[in-house]
Amino acid sequence: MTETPRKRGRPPAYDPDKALASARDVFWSAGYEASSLDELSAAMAMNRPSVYGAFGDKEALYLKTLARYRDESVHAMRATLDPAKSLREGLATIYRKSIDTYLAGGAARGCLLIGTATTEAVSRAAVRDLLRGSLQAFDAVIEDRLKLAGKRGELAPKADPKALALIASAIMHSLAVRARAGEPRKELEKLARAGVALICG
Amino acid sequence: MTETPRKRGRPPAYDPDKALASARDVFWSAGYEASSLDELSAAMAMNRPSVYGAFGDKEALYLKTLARYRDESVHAMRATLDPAKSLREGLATIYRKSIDTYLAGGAARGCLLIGTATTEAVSRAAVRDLLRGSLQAFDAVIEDRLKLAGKRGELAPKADPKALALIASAIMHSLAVRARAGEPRKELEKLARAGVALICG
DNA sequence: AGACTTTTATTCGGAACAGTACAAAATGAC
DNA sequence: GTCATTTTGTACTGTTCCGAATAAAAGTCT
Repeated sequence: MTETPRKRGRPPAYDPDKALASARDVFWSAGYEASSLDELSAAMAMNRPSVYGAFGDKEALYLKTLARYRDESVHAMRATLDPAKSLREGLATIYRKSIDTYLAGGAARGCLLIGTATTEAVSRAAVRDLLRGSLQAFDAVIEDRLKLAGKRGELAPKADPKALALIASAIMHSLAVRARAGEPRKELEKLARAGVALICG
Repeated sequence: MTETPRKRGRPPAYDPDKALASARDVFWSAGYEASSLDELSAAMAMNRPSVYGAFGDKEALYLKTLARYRDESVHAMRATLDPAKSLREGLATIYRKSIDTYLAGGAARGCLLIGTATTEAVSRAAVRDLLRGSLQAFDAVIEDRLKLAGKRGELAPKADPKALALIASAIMHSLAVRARAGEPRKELEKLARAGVALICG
């Protein structure tokens, strides 16, 4: 690897990755508007000026947390939909993992993007574009796997993989909304089962 | 009707229904946190103290707009799913009307509940309960119609009406999220068509 | 050792915010 | 006409907010 070039001035006292993860958690619970920079900087173990220096203003910080969340989620989803496993197993696992994430911790937070970025999407074009792009990225991962399933005969002969991919995504969106609305795990699992059954025939 | 009892003091200068509708529009675009009482009272054509007197504090006002939106939406949905029309027609009309509402005006606002209340649901129990109750109310309307469809033979023989109702609701949720994310009408219509086709066989 | 560079920590300023107090205005009751 | 009652409109209070300005601290480079 490249040996450490060891920068010039005083070394940062914070871990950028951990700081971003902490900021993400604050946004995830409270949403964008209700998250103050005081709360954020406290959670990130950074002073306010350091936050500005490292991530920019509040909206830039929010966008960075959203982008990282999107990247990690897309990556995890693609890995879970591994073509080596059956579509039924992959889809069921995706839904199970999502429910676990959406209900993690004390308060059910749902999905960071659907649960918080949706509100800001109307007034903030940058958030709207990132949100739309993220939804499309998730759609693409699912559609790829369903097209493969179509070729392999994992779907009903008359089924349209692209249409089924939209349904599969819709179920994810509904899980995210319902989790944040406080629906119990049992209800979410019912929806997930109904989705897997319908899509995998 | 009851003749006007004409109350004692100075008559109010505002129309409570119109004021609530105006408040709803402000919340719908900006969300709860970003809507200031200055903006709200200006849109409602009321002074701030009058708003407090008539509707209580900001959260009470928000809850009132949500409750009215829920009631109107549930009523409209039930009327559209008229058993005199076919399930296919009713469902397609629901989705079409929803898309129209979600894209109305210049900026695509999606659904008031899913687009704004979802964010507040984690930190505000009253909002969370109202949101969950609203989702269940929508579910119930759809489930009633699908159960009827099952008895009438409008569904595939092996189909589970309750499971299909969850899918039909999920498609509504996805439409709401995608509209607010800025997806074009064509994409939303694709999802709606896929849903109707899948549910009505 | 001393100059330079970058981050940290404290502090400040100006704006916006939610909610309230109080007097003026507009009505009904008598 | 006068009093009681309710709403209106203005002004105020204390807090919170975002962002920046400033100086001390902790390193590297020459």
